[in-house]
This record gives sequence, C-alpha cells and structure tokens, in this order.
Amino acid sequence: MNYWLMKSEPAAFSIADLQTRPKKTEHWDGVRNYQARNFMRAMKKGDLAFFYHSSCDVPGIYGIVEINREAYPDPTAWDPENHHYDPKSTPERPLWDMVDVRFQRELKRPVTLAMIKANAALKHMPLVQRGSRLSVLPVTASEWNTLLKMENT
DNA sequence: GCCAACGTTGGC
DNA sequence: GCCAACGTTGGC
Repeated sequence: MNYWLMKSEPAAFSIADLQTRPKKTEHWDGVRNYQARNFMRAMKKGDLAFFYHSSCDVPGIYGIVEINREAYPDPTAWDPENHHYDPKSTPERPLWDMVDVRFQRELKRPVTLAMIKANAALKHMPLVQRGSRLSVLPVTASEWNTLLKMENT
C-alpha cells in the first residue's frame, strides 16, 4: 500500500464535491505533466491519497480518498472542446492517464500548508520544496502518519 | 543540442 | 494582481 497527495483547486473540484458524486467516486482527469502522470501510473487500487486544496484562501490537506481504479486513458485529452485538450494524445495512442478516486473522509480540520511547512519531519516533502508544482506526489508512510496526527492538534 | 520566449502553477 | 519557478516549444 502506498500513499499519495493530489492537488485540486476547490473552486473547480473540492473534497466536498467528490462526496456528492455517484458512488462518491470521480475520475482524476486533466493531469498534463509527465511526472505527475507517472506517479498516477504507479498507483494501486486501495492506495490512499490526501486531497489537497490549492490556489485558495487556506491551502492544505482537507480530506482522504482511496484509489478506486488504476491508471487508464484520460479521454478529455482528445476532446477539442476540453480545456485540457492535447492534440498529441489520440484514442489510438493515448498520452495522458487518469485514475478514479473514491471519497473516504474529510479531515476533522484541515492540515494547512503553513502547518506542514512548520513541521521539520515534513521538510523533505516535494510539496514544500522550492518551486515544486507537482499536482500528484508520493507521501512516505512516515509522512502520512505525521500528517494524520496533525489533524488532531 | 542550445536557449529564449512563452504559458502555467500556486503561494502570497 | 504579482511574481518566482518550472516545463514546454520551436527557431537556429
């Protein structure tokens, strides 16, 4: 079992939105970065991920989701109407993948980016590295447990 | 293969 | 809205 962190702008798609979806499940589409895509390809069904809200008043971790389906082609990449359209990807040769995530729970209170930055045990997370913009990133078991404890403080 | 220009991300 | 950092593109 591996752990991950996935970013979303809550104005576009939040943890609360996920909870309202049928079966509380949604495709994680729109990823157009190779490194993030490769992390999604490494995800296994049953892996857990933190749901991170970015570009908002209080950036941070707001919930937990479960990987419900492993990586498969992202059809929004070959839809010219889609904001994330990429003509390099075709149904014959898909370039971009997505996974399905299922709502697990919201955190009792958010673990904010400020809290994460203030914790020395988390200083190696790509999230807090200078200039890191990865929208999907791995979390070690140790970091996962540290972050879970911070939910209660 | 280099590198300038450009677009995007995302915190502040 | 600003801007730093990064990835991508495309001319040469």
